[in-house]
Amino acid sequence: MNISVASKLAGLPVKTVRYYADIKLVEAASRSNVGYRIYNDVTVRKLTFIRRSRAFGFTIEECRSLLGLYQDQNRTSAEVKRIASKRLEEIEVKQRELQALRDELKHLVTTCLGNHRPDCPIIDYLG
Amino acid sequence: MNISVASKLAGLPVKTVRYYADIKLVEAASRSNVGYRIYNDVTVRKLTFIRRSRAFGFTIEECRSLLGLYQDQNRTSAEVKRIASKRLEEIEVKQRELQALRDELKHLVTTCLGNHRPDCPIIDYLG
DNA sequence: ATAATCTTTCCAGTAACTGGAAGGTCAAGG
DNA sequence: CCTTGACCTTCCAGTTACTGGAAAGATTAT
Repeated sequence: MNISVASKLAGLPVKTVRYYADIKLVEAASRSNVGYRIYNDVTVRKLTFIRRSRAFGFTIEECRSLLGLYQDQNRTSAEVKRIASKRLEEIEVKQRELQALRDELKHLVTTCLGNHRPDCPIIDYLG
Repeated sequence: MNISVASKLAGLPVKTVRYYADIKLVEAASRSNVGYRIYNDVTVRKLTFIRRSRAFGFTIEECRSLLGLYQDQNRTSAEVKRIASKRLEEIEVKQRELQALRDELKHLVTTCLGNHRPDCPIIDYLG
């Protein structure tokens, strides 16, 4: 199957699939005699795996590691858990940051009258 | 005052202050006769304003608009509130996304035994 | 045959910096 | 007066993960 079919099956843009091939994350199974990338169900599964991993916010390099583990029969779940826990911690840190930010901004926005006059607690806070 | 003093007062790296000058966000008050950027308290206040705005996650272009309003005696608080509300909404969207992500990942990480065996619910989920 | 829709590679741009190189300037110490 | 070290300048490149577009070849449908 050529790249457009594979990209639809994996749920990724063609450009992205080509990009993943360029960075040697998921390479095409082979090339046709005129140079078209040819994918099969194995490579499509890898692409899908990457799409789902990316949706969790894993970086490309983390995806590379996870894909390696995915294909490694000798992997340990401890190694997978380590990577996922790291990501979980990052998410939780980001959540705390966002919560503090939201509370502060929400307060300012609520306090701002939003009228035609220049007086503004948001500007006062920033300046 | 030269760039290193100004950057310390504003709480920004020298590189960043120079970058802000390059993109015409906050330009130096003047240049010395040999070409050194010279800042004064007005420009330092602008830099500080930008630092605080960036800390709220406003983009550079939003910061540019906010700075314009900051300096505009004829601004309306409605315009400021509009920009801040937009950012607030973005933050809340991101929070909801992160919450869903965290719950799912947390569940997987909790379920994963994290031992020496290859069986892993995280990999199963992604693959 | 021809038009539309593929495919390829390569180059450039995004956001907001950050690092580093090459070279000029300045203040202090010997 | 000279040197040393800490400044300053500009310019170029790299970061992340793509995305858009151009030029050119291949395939498919009519």
